[in-house]
Amino acid sequence: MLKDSRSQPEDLSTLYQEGSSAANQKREQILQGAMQVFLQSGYAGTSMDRVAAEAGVAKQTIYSHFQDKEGLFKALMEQVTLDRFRSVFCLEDFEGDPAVRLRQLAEIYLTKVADQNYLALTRIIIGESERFPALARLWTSTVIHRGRSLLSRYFDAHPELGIEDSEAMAHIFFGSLVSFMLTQEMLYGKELIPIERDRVVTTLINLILKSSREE
Amino acid sequence: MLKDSRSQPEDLSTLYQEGSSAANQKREQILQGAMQVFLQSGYAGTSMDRVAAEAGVAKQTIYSHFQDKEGLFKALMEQVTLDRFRSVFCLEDFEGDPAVRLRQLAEIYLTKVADQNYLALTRIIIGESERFPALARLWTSTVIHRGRSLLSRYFDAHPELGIEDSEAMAHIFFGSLVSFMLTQEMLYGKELIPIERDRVVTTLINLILKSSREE
DNA sequence: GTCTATAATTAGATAGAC
DNA sequence: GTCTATCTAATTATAGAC
Repeated sequence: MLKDSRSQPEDLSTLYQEGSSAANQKREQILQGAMQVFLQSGYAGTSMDRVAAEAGVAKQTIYSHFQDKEGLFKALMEQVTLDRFRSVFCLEDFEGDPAVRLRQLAEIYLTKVADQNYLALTRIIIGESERFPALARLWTSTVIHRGRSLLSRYFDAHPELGIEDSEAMAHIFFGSLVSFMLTQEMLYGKELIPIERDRVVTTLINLILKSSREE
Repeated sequence: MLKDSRSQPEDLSTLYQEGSSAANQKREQILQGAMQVFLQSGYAGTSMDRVAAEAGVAKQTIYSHFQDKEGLFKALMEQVTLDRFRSVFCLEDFEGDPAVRLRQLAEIYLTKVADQNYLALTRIIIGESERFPALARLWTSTVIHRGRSLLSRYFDAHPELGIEDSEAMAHIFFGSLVSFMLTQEMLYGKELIPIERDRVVTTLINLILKSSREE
């Protein structure tokens, strides 16, 4: 997935194995420790010594599984991103009355992303998007793109909503939710500009429903 | 503004002076160099050596103007944030026909934030929001809060739009624009999920106008 | 205040025993 | 593969001359 000639090409294979061998168990142990440190301190702010300590392995053990700090970071972030992607879109049965389902979708999303681990992942993807563009591209291609496509197809399946540009509308719907998470949860809006999420969700859904009744 | 007992309390005063004295000129020179490096490499990824080289001063000169790396970073980010705040909201004459003005506002905003310097600033505010919460709070209190208030008051001044919750609507309006910038410009959506900004802006404005005609 | 030179620490990465 | 011990370079910060 991520272009990195220096990393082992079989990086991804381990994602689909339950760390059965002893070597893979160490590998998972390293990734677990690396996640704690990288997500909390960022790429440059993380030292291999701290990763080794957090993972409970010797530093050299890390270097026998990953080429270098950059290789470890990329492998970790790729795994975490794909995990997140799979966990967010397990809701395949996206059907039913828009007034109910759209609100439900918004509630589920906003509840899910309020989690500190998710916030840390989002923070680092954005923060490192310049130095690690491949990670940002993976995030955009999976998490963002799939989310929008799902919603866009739902809009297309409900012509009674009278939506002319379903892709643009999906952009607006998710965009409003993303920026709510961003400002309220990540940038301390919750304490500085408090606003109940229900007001935003209700306004957003009414906007779509009322606009459809006008057709 | 930012609580930092170790920084010189007169930090902010220099923001309103044109570096007249020789000392202040050096100080501005340092901040200019620091901006290049910090915005490009992040806090942990920046070394004082590189800042000194970029600013064209000796490293010790930096330490005679700022207490340490953290103090320099905070002073720089505070200045840049407040500068950005002032430059974005010079549009005090926000009046006129909604169909025209709202589109104009969106166009101006999206054009402005596509700039690489603005993107870098946004990236670092988000990326460092955990380690430097005071910076994120300053950003939220100024840039985000003022932008929303301005739009919210505009909505209130136009009851013909039939907006019940103007604050929530301002959240949605700006949120859609912010997330457009975020995904398209910063997270490589432009090349991965291309969508013309006009489609989003038009859909957003039609949403508001059509919903009002339904009243 | 500003510079050159340097201290003290920590970083990423490796050698070699087992 | 995994560990302990170590190398080399880079880092933050400071001393001391001018």
